[in-house]
Amino acid sequence: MNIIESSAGVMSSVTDKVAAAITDAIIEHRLAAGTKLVEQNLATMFGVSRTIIRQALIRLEREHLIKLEPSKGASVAMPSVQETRQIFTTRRYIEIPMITTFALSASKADIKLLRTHLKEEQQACLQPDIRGRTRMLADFHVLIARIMGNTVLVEVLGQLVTRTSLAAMLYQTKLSAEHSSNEHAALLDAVESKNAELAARVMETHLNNVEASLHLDSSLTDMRLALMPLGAAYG
Amino acid sequence: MNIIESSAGVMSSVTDKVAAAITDAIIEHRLAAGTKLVEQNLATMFGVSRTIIRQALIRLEREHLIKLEPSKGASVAMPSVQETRQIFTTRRYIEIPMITTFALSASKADIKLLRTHLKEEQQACLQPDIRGRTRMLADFHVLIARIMGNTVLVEVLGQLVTRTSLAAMLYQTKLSAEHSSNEHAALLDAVESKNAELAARVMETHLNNVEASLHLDSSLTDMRLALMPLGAAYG
DNA sequence: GTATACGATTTTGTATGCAATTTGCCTGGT
DNA sequence: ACCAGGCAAATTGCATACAAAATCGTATAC
Repeated sequence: MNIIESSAGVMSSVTDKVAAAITDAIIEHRLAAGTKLVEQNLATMFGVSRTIIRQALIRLEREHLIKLEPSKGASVAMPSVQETRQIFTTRRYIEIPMITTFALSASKADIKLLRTHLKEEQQACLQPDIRGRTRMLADFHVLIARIMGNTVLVEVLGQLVTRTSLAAMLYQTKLSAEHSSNEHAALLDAVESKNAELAARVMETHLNNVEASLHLDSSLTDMRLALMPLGAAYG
Repeated sequence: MNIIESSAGVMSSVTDKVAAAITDAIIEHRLAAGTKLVEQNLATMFGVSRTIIRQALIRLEREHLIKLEPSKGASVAMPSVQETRQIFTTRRYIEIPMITTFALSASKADIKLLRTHLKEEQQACLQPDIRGRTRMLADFHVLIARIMGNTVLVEVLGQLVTRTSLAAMLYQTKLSAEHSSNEHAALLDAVESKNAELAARVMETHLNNVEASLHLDSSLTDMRLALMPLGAAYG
């Protein structure tokens, strides 16, 4: 079950399904960043008219999953280095106060939910399915917002997490999923012991580590992106 | 110039203009919350086809400016009491760390920009144009994010501020714009003196005050909303 | 007098068609 | 071999047309 992109808006069912399908494909990295999305192609693939596709694309553009250039069409978004940094900065702004509040208010049941997720997450880390574990790791953050019962926060953070996942597709060389999951565990321990200060520090470190695991510094990376806008891998 | 809804996405010009026009109408409270938006009406008004209107409505729905119910159509959003509280909670999460960081990094030029805005804001507070001053007060918050150069933050905060403005339309009985502007001044003073701690406290107090100026507690308000879903004023 | 069922009208959902723009290719010249 | 220009195919932008659903008014039964 996707906990990330279950957005608020209930739309006309068909457009909704198409948007969800494309969203999944992007999040699960089946569509590489930069991939051109031609309306007629999608229309025939999904067996619907271009009208539907067009509406779906507008939605995805608002969620920063695709770029929509006038008269040029749609392509899977490629967050720049700068944008990626800004995403992390914003996530730190949001998630540190969030976890601080949560540490002070979390009930036993809340902890239990997160422990359950964490267990699945660690299971996923042992399996070869990269998509699955990436998704689990991302969901952990959104799940906290969800447990806190703040729908607005869930949406805002959900989008940032999704965009992080897109950035990861572009810039991540290797991230130890296991390491990330261990940090989640440490975070949960801090929350359980109601140590808000510690939880905040762990969260900050965690986000810093994830950001550091991306190669955002080397101009070589920028170069690579400039030369391979379609996400092709030549070697 | 609107600094709020200048979103990232550059779209096909016509849809873009229509969306902007409707956005303005909602933000400036010319369209009451709950107002039904019939596609054909809008289409004839703007002299475009329903296709364009439909695309614009999808965009506005993603920005939480309107509600889009399948087979029922669009209506101007009416944030619930709960949602409004969540918006403020999320804004506190974001804006307190934001102002803390800003207080430590703001240059003289940054302060100057904000002082200029503040002056206009206070001017606007003396004039009878409610829309103008509401907008100025809202823009102040987004302007800080903009000055910090974080586009992602600008978008996220911009949406929350816009939604706050919608909530204000529903729940605000009276807010002293002057008082709000004075708090902005105090905030700016704290930033200028590089007192991050103080700036954070002032920001928190400010957001609390704005939230308190809305009548979110009385179940009577809920009742009123339930009975007057079209925002009609009977007396 | 109230409630219910039915038909007409309005409104939304989707597909299709045409104009305008862009893209890619091919040719001709230097 | 390389570049410019122009034609053709592909693609997007927009409007219109038709189908499905909801809404409203009215008439009818109780």
